[in-house]
Amino acid sequence: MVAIQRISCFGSFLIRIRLVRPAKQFAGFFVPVPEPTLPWQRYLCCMRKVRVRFAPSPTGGLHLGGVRTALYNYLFAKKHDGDFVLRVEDTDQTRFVEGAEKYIIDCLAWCGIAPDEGLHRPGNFGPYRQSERKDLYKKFAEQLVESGHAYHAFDTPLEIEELRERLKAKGESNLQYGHQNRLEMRNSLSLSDEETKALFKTDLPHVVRIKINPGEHVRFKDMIRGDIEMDTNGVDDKVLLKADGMPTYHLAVVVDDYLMKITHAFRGEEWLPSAPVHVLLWKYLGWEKDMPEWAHLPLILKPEGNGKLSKRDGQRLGFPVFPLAWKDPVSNEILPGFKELGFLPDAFINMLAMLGWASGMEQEIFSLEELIENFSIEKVHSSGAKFDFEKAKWFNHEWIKRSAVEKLLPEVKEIFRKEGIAIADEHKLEKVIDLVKERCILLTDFVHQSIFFFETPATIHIETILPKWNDVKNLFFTELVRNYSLANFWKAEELEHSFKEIASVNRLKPGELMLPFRIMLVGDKYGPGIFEIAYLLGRDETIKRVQHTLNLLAQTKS
RNA sequence: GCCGCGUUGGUCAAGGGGUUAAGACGCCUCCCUUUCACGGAGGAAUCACGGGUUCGAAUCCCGUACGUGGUACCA
Repeated sequence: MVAIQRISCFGSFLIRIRLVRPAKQFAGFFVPVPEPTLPWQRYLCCMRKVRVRFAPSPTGGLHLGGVRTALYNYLFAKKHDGDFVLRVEDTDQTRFVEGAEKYIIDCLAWCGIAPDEGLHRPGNFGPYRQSERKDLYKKFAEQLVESGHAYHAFDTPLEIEELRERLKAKGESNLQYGHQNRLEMRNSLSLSDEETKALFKTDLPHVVRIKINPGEHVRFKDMIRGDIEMDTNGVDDKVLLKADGMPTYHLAVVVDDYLMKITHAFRGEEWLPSAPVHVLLWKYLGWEKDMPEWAHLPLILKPEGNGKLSKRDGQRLGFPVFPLAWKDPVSNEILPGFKELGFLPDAFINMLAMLGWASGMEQEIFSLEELIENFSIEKVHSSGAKFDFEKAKWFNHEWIKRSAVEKLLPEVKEIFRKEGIAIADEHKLEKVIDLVKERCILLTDFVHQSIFFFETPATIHIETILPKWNDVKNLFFTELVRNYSLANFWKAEELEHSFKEIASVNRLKPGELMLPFRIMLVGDKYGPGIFEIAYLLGRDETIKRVQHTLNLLAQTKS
């Protein structure tokens, strides 16, 4: 039932335990062995420390999809006691955006998924910025040329454009630079050695392209999608090393994943079509046995219409796509993030984790620790998920409700500070938070839900009580004020008790008096229990507000 | 166009040959609360379509449709 394979790996051993899938029915009885659902699950990899990487390019703000990729990498790493590495893929110098790198680090930190190793925390596999690794890649590109798996190409962009035009004119559907036409182009395969050498002596820019042989079948295992087989016919001779000496993603990802000993490579589904190139590169470079396990993550789609969620969608659709506010360096426009909108990081990552993955349990609210415990990459879906902002808000509401006051206090204080609301009594704020948190979907809701505890309401909506206002009610509140000012107590239950007593003496139903009382104290009809409010407001403030509204009513009536 | 990947309510999803096809968000009704919420009870709404295989298909196979991604000296 169990076969054990030993594969030499970095001088140590990589042991793979292979659970051979048993026949379900065997010799007339059921074999009680749990059946793995996917082929890759039959492999348990031991003795090689799990290392994953998140490798964004610093070309702008980090959006939802990127954060989720980072999150899944992180969860997987922590689940397997592995390392989560942050690498920056900045090989396209034309797209470099100032501040993006720092922004990425800040976002990850806010989310609580800070890397074990990377840019800001160098380990043994640096540098972690690809632009600083430039010289490394050239060596491997040359190695590929020497082994016949790559070649130098001298075509100018104009010549490549002409090739495409030519193919288009011929009615070709495949306009790529590849096996069909590489010999018509200017490269070290079509040219003689002398011609190639001569071209090297000129300063004509050149690139290194991978040589893809047609008709080959590339097979690899995807931890989410299972076995994948693609043929090389549709794959072009991708550029590996650009004219400026920088590698393209294809070369860089393979070289760095190898050098950084990455064991599992998780990335967006958009990479699936070029996965054969990467698998081939691992093979051509002679590193096949160290190739990481792949998983191509589903895309996050726009809630309405079609297409994957992009950085531009946020504003247009009325929800953020960034964790933190992002200032576009070109337009100087500031796009608020989930944080600024009033999201708790726990809620944000909880929501993100559930978008494309489900534990199989009924539980939906997971802390980061619980996510780590329950996460499994094979349960990640293979299809894209539409982002639903309503559900995102629900997660936040749940998290606010469940969060302890101590956790919410600094967040609320910060929001109050920004709103210019002074907090004299922090202890009172704690009580208020506890009282109103279940009414707050976003942290910013705390302002509306609790401002009347700290400031006199700006407007008193007397129009909601005016139609039913009369002298008896007026008398009631006058008596209430007298009673409250003389009372030797100030507790919610006792306030309620005397309120009802005075009402009954005046032959009034408490019900018709509580709304006016609420308007007097809050200004509007919302908020927690009214006697709780009066209690926290204190005697003087309560009486002051009642009298103020009484005066207002008197003026309006006359 | 070509190539890849996908498709369970409006959305997120469980289920992977036999289920009355879970649960959550949102929506609606009622209860609780003499406010607004929370909470509780209930409701509407689904296996993209067509063929197979099978005693039996949401589940396996094929085709179609639709969606989505790739098709750069971008990642």
